[in-house]
Amino acid sequence: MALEHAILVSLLERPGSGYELARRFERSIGRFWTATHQQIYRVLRRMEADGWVTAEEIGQDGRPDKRSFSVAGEGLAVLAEWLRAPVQAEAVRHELAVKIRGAAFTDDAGRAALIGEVERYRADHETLLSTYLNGEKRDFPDLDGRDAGQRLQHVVLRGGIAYERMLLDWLDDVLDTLRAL
Amino acid sequence: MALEHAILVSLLERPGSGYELARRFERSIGRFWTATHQQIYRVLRRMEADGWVTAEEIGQDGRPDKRSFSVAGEGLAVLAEWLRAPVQAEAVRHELAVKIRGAAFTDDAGRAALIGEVERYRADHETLLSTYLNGEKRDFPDLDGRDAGQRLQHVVLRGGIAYERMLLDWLDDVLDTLRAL
DNA sequence: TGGGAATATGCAATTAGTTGCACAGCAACG
DNA sequence: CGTTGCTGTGCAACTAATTGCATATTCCCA
Repeated sequence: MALEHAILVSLLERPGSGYELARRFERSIGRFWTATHQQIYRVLRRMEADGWVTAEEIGQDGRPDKRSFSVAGEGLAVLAEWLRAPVQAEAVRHELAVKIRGAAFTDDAGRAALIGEVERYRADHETLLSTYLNGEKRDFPDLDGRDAGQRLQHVVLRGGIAYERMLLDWLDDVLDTLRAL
Repeated sequence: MALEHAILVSLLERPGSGYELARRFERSIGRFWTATHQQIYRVLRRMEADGWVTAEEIGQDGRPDKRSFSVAGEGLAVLAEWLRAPVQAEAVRHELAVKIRGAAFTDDAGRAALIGEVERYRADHETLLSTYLNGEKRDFPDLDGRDAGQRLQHVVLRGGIAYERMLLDWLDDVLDTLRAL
């Protein structure tokens, strides 16, 4: 429904090929909107056919050629319209929360396994928080300054940081609760 | 991928019809795993065919009959296996974050509209936080006590509360940032 | 010169989920 | 007795997304 829009935003921040987009969707913007490279290529083709983006063949030394995409006027108009529309209620899918409630219906071994899983999950998110904090130091060193795009990317990153901190605290709560059962 | 599992957990907490499940998926467990009634009926049929759940016709006074589902032994085994498996990386789809980054590429009117949207979104989540807090007071009045299921449902709800609080703080940050552009 | 790794793009089959519609039972209200 | 509204179940068409596979270019290293 909105992969198109995420791609428009990413291409406006910096034009690039499908491959480059796929890499971004594993890193920066991908933290807030995930997609596989197959899905990205398919949507890009449709967007190009609809005139939202234009492609340019770029010959490269030392690596295969690529098709770099940029946002066309039509794409900018679509984005503006989408920005004005109400934020859709998000389809929440929080597997871990369901698993925790499911822990009431398994045995001790199952609960022990879940505790292990939560610990692993917690470690992953501790790493992710570090990544965010390093990225913040690297990309947004001065407190304000910069252009609008920088400040907006920064506030979104701050959201990611706040989320990860909240999550880590909650996971400690979860682990305490599971261990005390 | 895991709607089946969410249904199993919900039916173990309390057996019920497709309609009742659909209502729960708009409220309690639905905060962590959403689904429409059509999707629920379809999955229930498959789960019944696979022997994960069993149905019982229940005649009712003053309202239409219903088919109430309960988890069978096979379903319990499937759940136990799922609980032991690693937590899948979640497919994040945070539309608002993308819109905020997109705000760099629109005009003042577009940004003003987005500010209005963020305010509406914030109000909705303030309401949701109240709902959570009321639910907590109603369903989990004593600090510990109760059975494992109650304590696990409570810790998941605490996660929802922590999330909403974090979100509200962040939305204030977002509004400040958007207004200062 | 052969193999692995990164870059770069895509097809095909399938599954999951959404959207729109339909229809029946029953109650309450006017 | 007709309409509205909640309860209860479902079909059909479509879209979005996942999964598994395929393939070419180019570099680097053994």
